[in-house]
Amino acid sequence: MEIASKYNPADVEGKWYQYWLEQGFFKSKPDGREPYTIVIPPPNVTGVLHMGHMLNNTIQDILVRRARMQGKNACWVPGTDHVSIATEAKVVNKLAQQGIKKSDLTREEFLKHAWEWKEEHGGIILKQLRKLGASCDWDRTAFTMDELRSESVIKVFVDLYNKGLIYRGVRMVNWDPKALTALSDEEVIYKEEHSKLYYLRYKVEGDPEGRYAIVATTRPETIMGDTAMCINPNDPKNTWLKGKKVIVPLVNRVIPVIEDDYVDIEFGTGCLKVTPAHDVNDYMLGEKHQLASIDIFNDNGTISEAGGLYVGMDRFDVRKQIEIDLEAAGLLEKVEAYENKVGFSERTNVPIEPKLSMQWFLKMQHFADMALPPVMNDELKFYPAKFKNVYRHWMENIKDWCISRQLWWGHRIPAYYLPEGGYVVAETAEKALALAKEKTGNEKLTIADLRQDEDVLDTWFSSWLWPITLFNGINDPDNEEIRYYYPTSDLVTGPDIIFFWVARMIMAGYEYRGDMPFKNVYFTGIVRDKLGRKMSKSLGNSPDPLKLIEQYGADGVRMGLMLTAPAGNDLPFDEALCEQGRNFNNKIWNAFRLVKGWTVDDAAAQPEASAIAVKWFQMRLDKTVAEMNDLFEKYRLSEAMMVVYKLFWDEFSSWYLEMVKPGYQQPIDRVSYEATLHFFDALLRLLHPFMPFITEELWQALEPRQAGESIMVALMPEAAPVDEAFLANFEAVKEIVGNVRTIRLQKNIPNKEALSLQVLGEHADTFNAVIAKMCNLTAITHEAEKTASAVSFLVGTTEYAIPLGSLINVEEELEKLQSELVYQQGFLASVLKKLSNENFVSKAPAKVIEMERKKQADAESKIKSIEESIAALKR
RNA sequence: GAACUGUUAGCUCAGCUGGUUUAGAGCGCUGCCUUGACAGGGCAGAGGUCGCCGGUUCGAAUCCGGCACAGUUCACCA
Repeated sequence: MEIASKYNPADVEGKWYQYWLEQGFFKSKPDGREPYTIVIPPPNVTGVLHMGHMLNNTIQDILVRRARMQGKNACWVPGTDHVSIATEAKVVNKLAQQGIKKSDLTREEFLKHAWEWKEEHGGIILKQLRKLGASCDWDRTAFTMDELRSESVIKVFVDLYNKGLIYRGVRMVNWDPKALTALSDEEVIYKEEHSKLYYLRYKVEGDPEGRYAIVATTRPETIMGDTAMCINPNDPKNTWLKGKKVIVPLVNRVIPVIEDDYVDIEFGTGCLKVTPAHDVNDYMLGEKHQLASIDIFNDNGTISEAGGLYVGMDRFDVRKQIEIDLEAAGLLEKVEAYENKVGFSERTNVPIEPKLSMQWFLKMQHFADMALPPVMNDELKFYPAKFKNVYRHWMENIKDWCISRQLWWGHRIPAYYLPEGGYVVAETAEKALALAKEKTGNEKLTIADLRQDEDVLDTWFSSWLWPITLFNGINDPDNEEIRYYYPTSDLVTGPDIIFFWVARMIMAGYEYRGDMPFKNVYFTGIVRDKLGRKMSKSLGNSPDPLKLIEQYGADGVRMGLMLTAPAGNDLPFDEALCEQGRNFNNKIWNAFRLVKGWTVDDAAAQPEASAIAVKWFQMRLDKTVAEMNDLFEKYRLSEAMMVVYKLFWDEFSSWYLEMVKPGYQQPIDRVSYEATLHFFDALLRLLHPFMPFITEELWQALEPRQAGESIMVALMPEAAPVDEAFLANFEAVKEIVGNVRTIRLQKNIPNKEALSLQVLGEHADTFNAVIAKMCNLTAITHEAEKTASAVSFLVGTTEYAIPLGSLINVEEELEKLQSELVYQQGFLASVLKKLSNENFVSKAPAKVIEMERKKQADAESKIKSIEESIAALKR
């Protein structure tokens, strides 16, 4: 059989993915098996795959495939999120390019465009996931705005309203002047900014000397909204201002000087301008001191009529202009460079504007009380656990959640306003009408009289229900699926959405199912470039995942990602890692070529070396299976992969195959061959979750298979007890072989030239056949004394010698022995120092002392044999 | 500003409740090998005063304190 010397992923990946789909291996239905469930963090419906998704979904696929191979009923549910604000922005942009303004469209017209956009671009990302090998149950693909999910969201809103947990009111909220909507606190990202601190002169009204107070501010454009100036009552330098009134620069409005402890005496001049409409703290001061509030901004961040000056100008243009105007009017004391934090909208990246507005809120304390304890006491586990702190801090400082958005793309708030004022909340217009009639006593009301709230809900108000709504657990709370699949098993996501999503899902889980939504959360790291920068479109440092797959194969890329991805650690991504992954694929491929290239001789007896090799590798395999089980339990996935990587490369390829390999063009015996196939099979299974494609390809080719068979539904090898002493002995064998190889290398002795090995001391002869084969030895003999012209080495305390005759270089050997002697003597000295310490001998446990004595004895024995070798050479 | 986490080989990381020879892995690096599965390979090597300073202990990479640096999250200082 001719097999190419290099593995070509492109030839096999599509074929096997199609096969898996056709066989229905990804599908799951409730049955008697233990469920293993993952819900995908729904990506943006119109998004495309980036490296973060690749990592995240690779991990999920590894977990799902492994669970499936453990005989569990694995169910990985895919889906997408409508991402209200981002998608609406994209649609608005697209329309703008066509010369259409959103404001010229009705809600219905706009939504038609939005759905068209969704149909056109939607789900691309899910198609891309197939290239990665994702074993999702595609029949279950959901969308946060599909019928089932929408119905659930509305139902939950009504329910929470009826429970008194949702309220409507005017509050200071984060306003996005670009998207023209309110945001939650979590959607505001604070960034350091180089800005300026302006010192403005506020003249004191009617002061005979024309004195003025100086106010330091970073936002001079808001002075039109000033309704007071505030000083600290305990500030001696500003005592003279008490009870006075000051004049707002340029605006010339007279405002009172108020006193409040809130003002920091040390900051600036100790005088604070109070603009209740445009600053959260000023708002609180305004409430406390009953100040007027002047909203000087339009929704888009331009100055409104109420501002009086600069009407229609953008807030940042005004800031520049007002500096000039203040200067000209002699009202600007000075300007200093200043660093401060400015809040930006997460989605549109424009500075947010605190704004007083009517919004819907969800009371959060109730949810926090339920969601905090299970995480803190590890009923619901976080990997890594360090995120528990972050979680706790947020929960303990929880604030009400602003859930309304002034957008159209999303779930419309089911509140209906009555003609005579007031409103009702109901799932449908019909139900609202009934409620309205009841509330008003007006039987003549019609649906047309009711006006539904224009706002939609925050995207996360639907995704927080995801683990429940995917199994229809809101609409039909007692259905078979939700009872079987919920709570789900693992959640794999980034720590950046711990509050947005993870925390809120936990809240919703307890509220609506009385139970956690998932048992474990695996927080991935953030994929960065090799310089440590976050990957982003603007930096252009993000590789195209599909190109990577083309280049290295899906298995190679998956490995590349996993090679450096311990949970919670950022991973500096380097394409070289994919190369390493690809190389490993090739290694497996070539091992396969070797094994399949052998001819089997049924009459041949199994050589002793092969019998030992088989016994050893079976144990080595069993040990690794146990290690992997342990690592998976701790979610140390990259370590689990490294363990099987080394098992395949080092133990199987470099040792086992070399030990059983027949001579050139010689056949192999039946027993060794069958054992080798069995090992190969087991290795492929262990590797399958990490590299699904190549393992399927080779597993199918390893032995004749029935139609419909697949490694992905085969069972994982199970751990078995191992003889540790046997394994340890074999490690010594490796050392012996390594030493002989070194000698061959140094003395330039070709492998073909056979040598003999002398043993001085304890040695397990069980492995002699292996040693002889690997080193090409004619004999291994026990001797009381070695040949004079031999070069020797120590393994443990046993000395091994190879007679070399004239090949030996006495000078060189002496030098080597000398340096070894120095090392051993140094080591012995350090052990003796310990043992001569009375405190140590009297206080350390007996076991430890015993060990030190053993070290001493070993070192002494080694020194003795080195000294003897030196003496022999000098003779 | 606060809280949390981290600082171990050139890079990315293990090293769990202190003692298994004077610290490990993968990659990278160096030398030699066109050996019959694989040069996307083989074999053999080099490389670390475990961030710094103290303390506890017979014994510290491992525990405690301080400092430095980095990261994450939170915070109303105009």
